[in-house]
Amino acid sequence: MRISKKAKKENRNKILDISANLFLEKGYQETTTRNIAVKAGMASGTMFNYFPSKEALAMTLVSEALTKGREAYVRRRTGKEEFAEDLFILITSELRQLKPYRKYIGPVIESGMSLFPKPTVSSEGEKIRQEHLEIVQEAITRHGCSSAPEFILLNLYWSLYLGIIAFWLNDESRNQEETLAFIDYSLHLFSGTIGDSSNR
Amino acid sequence: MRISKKAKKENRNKILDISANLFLEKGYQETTTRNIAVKAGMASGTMFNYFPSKEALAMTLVSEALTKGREAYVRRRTGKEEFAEDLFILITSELRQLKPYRKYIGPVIESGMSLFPKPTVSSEGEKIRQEHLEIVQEAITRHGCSSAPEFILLNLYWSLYLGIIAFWLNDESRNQEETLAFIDYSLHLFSGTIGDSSNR
DNA sequence: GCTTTAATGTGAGTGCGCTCATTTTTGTCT
DNA sequence: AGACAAAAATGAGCGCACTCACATTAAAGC
Repeated sequence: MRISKKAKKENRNKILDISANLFLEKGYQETTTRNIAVKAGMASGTMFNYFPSKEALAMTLVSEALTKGREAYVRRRTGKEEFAEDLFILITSELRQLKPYRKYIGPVIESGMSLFPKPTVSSEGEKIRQEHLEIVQEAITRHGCSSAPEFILLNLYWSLYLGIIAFWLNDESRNQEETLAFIDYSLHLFSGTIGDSSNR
Repeated sequence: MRISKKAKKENRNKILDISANLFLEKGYQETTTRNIAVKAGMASGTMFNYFPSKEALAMTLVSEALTKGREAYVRRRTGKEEFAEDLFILITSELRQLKPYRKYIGPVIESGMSLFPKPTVSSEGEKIRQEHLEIVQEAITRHGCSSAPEFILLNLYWSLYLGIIAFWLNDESRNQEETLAFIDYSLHLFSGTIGDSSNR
């Protein structure tokens, strides 16, 4: 039966759900893969049939949230924004979706979306990076031409982007309002490197 | 005897030396703390009397190199540079000192100097951050006034700084020459936020 | 020298993420 | 239903960084 086959694969969602709850309760580091297994009623090795590592499991949560954020961005944008405004919508849309995980997700993002690529290829993180940068690249070509090789530009952007996420994670102001200023500032700075006529 | 006491403490340097060699040979992750202990002729727990963790041990190497780099910077600068040029000298001086460790140091810097601060306080990394940012802060106040709160500015800078280091680590061009362009680009971007009259 | 006290070294033990040979379950074909 | 192969679950075991109760050594007081 095909139905049962797919029903089985929703074990995967169960694992994701339970993990998200445990991470939120106890934190990422403090939650062991055995904790997850026990709460899910499975053997300690089973979750590794679904996810190659604890980090990949957590990155799946991040990835799904970011994807939802990007979808919201596509719905929300009018296509007439200036450069910085466009990316501002993208990033805030992503952060809104990430919010439920904000408490514990720092170490996951740090190693999963890192500036410092590992030999241990975290393919989920690479996917996230590519999908996000693709949008940025589009935005760059849509507005004016760049003053530097795209390669350099995107590296620079990724630094700023991770900096924004890090800022947001630590931002204890109400609803992380200070982050908005930080995003705005970062993006206007960045848009200064693009040949866009209207920045600020 | 006080002498012997100090002689003992130079066990510490022995550990650092041996570690640096092993890391270079086999990589950071692949070198186990037991490897280090064996090669140093000590018990497996002894190095933890000198360093709180394997990461802290490696961060000590980084920290010493960066300090040497900053010293070289102080010697090298004339005090008449414009803003971006000044920081350019600082960063290249640091990277020159870091070069011997370039092969394996990525994961250490990633977690030790991370944008994403841990509850597990990596005090060595915090020290590095503060010492570096102090110089940057000085440079900012020396040249023109900032257009944003210093807090935001320094966060932004740290993102760019880590981005530069990450770029450098992956730069396979001869003598990492491309990194120079990247630094230049990053810093001119950043100096756009400062009220400096002459940028580029 | 001899004893005392503090500093340092020791290595079996712990819990972690993860592996993998084996067992159990599932879906298909007669 | 029963036989069979493919898929999934299992949990003992591994190597890791790190801990800690104890052994060893060194410095100081007598």
